[in-house]
Amino acid sequence: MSSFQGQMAEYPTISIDRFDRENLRARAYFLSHCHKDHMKGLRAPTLKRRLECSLKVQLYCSAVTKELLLTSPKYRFWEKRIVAIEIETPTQISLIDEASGEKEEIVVTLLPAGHCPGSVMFLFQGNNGTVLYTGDFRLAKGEAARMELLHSGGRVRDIQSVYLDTTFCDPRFYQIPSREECLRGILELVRSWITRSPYHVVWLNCKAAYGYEYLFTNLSEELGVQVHVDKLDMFRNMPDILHHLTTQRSTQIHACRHPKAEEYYQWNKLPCGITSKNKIPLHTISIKPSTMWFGERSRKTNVIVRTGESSYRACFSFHSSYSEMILGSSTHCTVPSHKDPHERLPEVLQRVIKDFLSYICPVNVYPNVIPVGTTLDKVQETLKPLCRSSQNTEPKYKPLGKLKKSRRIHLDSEEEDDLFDDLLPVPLKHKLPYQLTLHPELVLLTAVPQNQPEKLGQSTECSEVESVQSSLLANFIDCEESNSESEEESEILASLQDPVMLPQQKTDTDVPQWEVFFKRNDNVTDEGLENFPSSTEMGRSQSPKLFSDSDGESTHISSQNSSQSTHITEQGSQGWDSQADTVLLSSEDRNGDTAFLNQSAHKKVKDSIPASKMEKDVLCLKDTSSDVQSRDQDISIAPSVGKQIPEEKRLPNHSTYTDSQSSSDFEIPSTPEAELPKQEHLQYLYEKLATGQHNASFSGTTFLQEAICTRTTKGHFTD
DNA sequence: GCGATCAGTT
DNA sequence: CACAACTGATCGC
Repeated sequence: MSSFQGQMAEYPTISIDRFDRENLRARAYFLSHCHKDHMKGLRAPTLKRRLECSLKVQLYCSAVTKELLLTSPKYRFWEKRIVAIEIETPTQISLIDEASGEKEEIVVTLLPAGHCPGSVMFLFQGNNGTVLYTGDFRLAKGEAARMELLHSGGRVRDIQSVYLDTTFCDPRFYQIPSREECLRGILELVRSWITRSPYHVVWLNCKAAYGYEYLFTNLSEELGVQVHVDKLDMFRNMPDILHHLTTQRSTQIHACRHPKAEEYYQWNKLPCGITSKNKIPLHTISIKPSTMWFGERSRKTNVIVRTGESSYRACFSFHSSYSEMILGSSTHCTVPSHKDPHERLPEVLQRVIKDFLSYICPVNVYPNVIPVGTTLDKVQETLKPLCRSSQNTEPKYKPLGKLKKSRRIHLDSEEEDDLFDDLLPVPLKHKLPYQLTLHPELVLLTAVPQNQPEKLGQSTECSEVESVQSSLLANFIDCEESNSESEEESEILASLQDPVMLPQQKTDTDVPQWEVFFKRNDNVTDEGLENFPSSTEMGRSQSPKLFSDSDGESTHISSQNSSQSTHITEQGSQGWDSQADTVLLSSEDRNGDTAFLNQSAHKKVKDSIPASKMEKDVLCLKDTSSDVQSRDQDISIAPSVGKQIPEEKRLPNHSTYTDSQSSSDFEIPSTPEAELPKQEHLQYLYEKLATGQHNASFSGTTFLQEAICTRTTKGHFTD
């Protein structure tokens, strides 16, 4: 549980993810995502009262979070006070003390956190330096390092402090299978079951929390079967999620809940109450998504475990694992749970931590979670030597590492490699990503202690399963760790005693796995999934369409290609374009003494964006001396409250960039007032936020963020 | 009655 | 391990 109390040392007048106690005096609020433990006090009468007495106080979050929040009547009173901020778009906010009139400017940038729909991390820039609040996050390896807005001038930003979600920041949680691996495991298990007959159904025993949506949408997309849920109105404006959900109980995949669900299940009853269809009893299995991790030594790579006659646990995590945190990010620090990590951590990890912190070189690190058995002081004491204070000098120049594949920055390639490869305790690259030939049967399991009551009417199916499984188990490929790719590729899981089944497919490449995960037509998906024999062994057709009930809703799900996007109804949209108008660029470092930090603030325009379009959409404002003097500010925008900030492009000495654009001045309109999210907008946002993906190929705002202005400009206040 | 807190459960 | 919620008991306003 997060111990973060809501305020950051550098900017104590704003509150993040906490809304009680001291936070009641905040000038502005920020919500990283819609999970209850980050919303403490948000609906309390005290805060509501304060809101009523204030003219300025607002809550800033992503558009998706706003939408989800406002779906609940309990938070409706926030309606006029929530400002949705575009992700990856530096936005200036004026923090005004209503009593004294005192004002402070701050620039905030939302970065996708990959934790649940709408989840973001906050990067703040202002007079007291740049700080990063991660909230809860789940980023794939290399994701954060690829976030351009965390960098400036080709290197990581000068970050004063990092407020970090350290949930799984412990070597014991060294490995958590990737999202793709987990999804694939669940998918095949579900597929193997529901294709047996229309009466075979699956219950996904999920917690009541946002974060499972990508699982639902992918299952639905792949299997052509909508997922039954209790409520879906919160997604009313996110069609790409909505279309994969249903409130009709006749579907074969259920994620409905009930306080007595476990008890129901013992009696072959689903949480929604049904036990049969057309008078024919259902055959049910339950799958409980839960965090399973794999220590450095034990590399059990399967992601599905059978826990009972018809019960399974599937690996699923909302949070980043230790290795993801260290390896995947250039901005996350780690807090080992051991007293002295230098003593207890494997040598390689020490190096990882050290390199990591050296790379970021923040002045401070504040773990939001303090592992038991230690204290904040102790942890910080341990980390301190790795932070800036003890480093000799200024941050050393470091290349960005591997950027999005679509845009390569020409830097010393060797350095790039060093940056990450050296950090890998175990080579994780290319572990036979496509060689695995998965079969639905593989999804099966191992014998499990029969201590679970057998469910009525299921004995037959169960034995079928087991027999199938044993015959196919030999096909498992265990992607165990190995220091050599080739070794790994040939490993076969041969032991029946392993309680796991699905091979954990290694997909740890340095490239974002967006396509692999979300596109239906990509190679991996096709090769891995389409080959499923299925029918023969099962003696049944596995057509996804087997389910064509009368309600006509179950079958054809629009194959909205890439995924999680959230289409929205047309109406009410000022649309994407208007939003796109609000972007800015990099600013010049006006601060002499910090000049070294920003010598090369520089953005590129996306190749795909025609210059004409860019010019049309991106405008720079005039600069009129801003009070903001952050050391390495780059960009900014004005939200409803804000104004734009100047940005200046500097073309540094690094002529390493190949495609720097021209430096013309633009005028940037202010950011539109907060309104209900628009369809296109949410689609775009959801796609990024739900998955942590941040380099989607949408042309939306991305290119704007990269536009460059050559001279500083200044925004107009809108309030 | 509602909210906050805590312990226990899942 | 710890997640994110929920339930129920207790206490205070």
